[in-house]
Amino acid sequence: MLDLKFIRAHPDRVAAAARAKGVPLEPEVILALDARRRELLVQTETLRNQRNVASEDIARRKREGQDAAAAIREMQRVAARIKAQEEELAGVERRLEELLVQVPNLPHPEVPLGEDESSNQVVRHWGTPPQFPFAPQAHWDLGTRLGILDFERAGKVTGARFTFYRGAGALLERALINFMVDLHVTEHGCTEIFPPFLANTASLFGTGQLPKLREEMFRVEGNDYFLIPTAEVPVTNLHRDEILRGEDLPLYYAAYSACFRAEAGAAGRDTRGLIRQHQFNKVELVKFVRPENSYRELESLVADAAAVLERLELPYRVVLLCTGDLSFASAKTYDLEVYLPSYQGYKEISSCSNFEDFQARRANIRFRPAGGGKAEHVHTLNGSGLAVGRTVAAILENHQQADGSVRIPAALRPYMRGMERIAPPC
RNA sequence: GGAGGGAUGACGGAGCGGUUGAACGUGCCCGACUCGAAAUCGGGUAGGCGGGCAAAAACCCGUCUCGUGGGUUCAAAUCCCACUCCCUCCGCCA
Repeated sequence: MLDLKFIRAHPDRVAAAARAKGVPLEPEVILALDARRRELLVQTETLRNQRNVASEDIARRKREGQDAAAAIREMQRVAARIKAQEEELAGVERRLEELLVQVPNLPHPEVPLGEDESSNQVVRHWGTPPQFPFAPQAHWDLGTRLGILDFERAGKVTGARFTFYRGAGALLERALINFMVDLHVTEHGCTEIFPPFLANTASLFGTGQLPKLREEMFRVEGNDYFLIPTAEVPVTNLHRDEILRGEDLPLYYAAYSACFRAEAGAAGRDTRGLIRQHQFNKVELVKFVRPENSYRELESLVADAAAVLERLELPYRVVLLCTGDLSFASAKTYDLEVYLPSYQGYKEISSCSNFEDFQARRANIRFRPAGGGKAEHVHTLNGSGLAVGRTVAAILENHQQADGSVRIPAALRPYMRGMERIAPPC
């Protein structure tokens, strides 16, 4: 959420930013409602003041044993007017709030202007895509032949876009989760969090999934719970409505969670394999930082996520998203894209964003500077470190061998009971 | 699921219709004492919104906020209703 005062002062910039993100927006409507609200507010407050002054007078008279009946009768009329004013004001505020929460965050000035991913900028590459002296298999074929992924039975038991992991496949998934969390905790200074996998509407509103992405989520019937689409939601909301101590910043968290996405509107995209599932595992990094450090923190967040790919010997590239590809809440986002032979190209495996104070304002997360002073909104960042299912796909495809086996990268072996390869059944 | 108790500022904790935006304590900040620190003493210390106000800050004024939402009343932290969350006991349960 943007500061209403900022919108008031720079409606043109807000409109331009929204346009760049592809969000239709009429700041004039917001400004008109805002003006009306202030007008009503002044009237209402004047009446309230009249009431408060009179109440004190009534209290004094009663204390002194004087008659207050006339004043009370007068105030009954004022009270009725206040009530009517307050109702009108509440209506205007409701409409204003409704529009305000739909205003997207402003892109950072360095973000390239563009409508879609074709305007994204490749920032750097790491590693080289493997050259196979044989016809490489896609991970869905490879995994099925190895007996470690079972898409068919998952379709029977649950439905499309679900998977059973089996044997070494299940172990690989679990090993990756532990490897990633350990790396972030022991080398990147994160505190490990294991969050709830359901969150309420206030939390989803705080991180910006609501109101816009309601259709993207699974809702639990009969209560106020949604399955989380990412651990970003519970972990960022950990500090909702809190004032943090300035000396405690920055806070770094690493959280494993399952993630659930309805993938409405993605019909026909990535229908095979692990790439686009309704349920997938992810290790998420979340940072709460001082505003002046947030862009430096974004760079180190990208480095932390990239470290996982490097240890797993997976070639990747870093992409700076253009305005049109930037999410609603983000000011600047780098995607990490891993090379996938089956796509003959790079596929997103991590998304690292700086939200500046956009989420902090929605979720009311502030800090008090050391030495006292006014509480300020923190800046929040998060990034995948990494999406686990896509990492499994990348390992299977990039480390596959001519005989149909898959080499386990050395860094992962301690988490796989020393296993060096996953071999096909005899 | 049944019975009861509770939710107040950064934190602990009073208040239970009318100078209570809120005693007291802790923490934090400023000052005094000290070579310096501790201890002690003095003072200060909520947030949102709006107006003065013109770009920001400071300041002044008003208003709202004592879990959330409604109600009663001239007036609500205080009374009533609903909801949420927490705690204790019983039952059930991984």
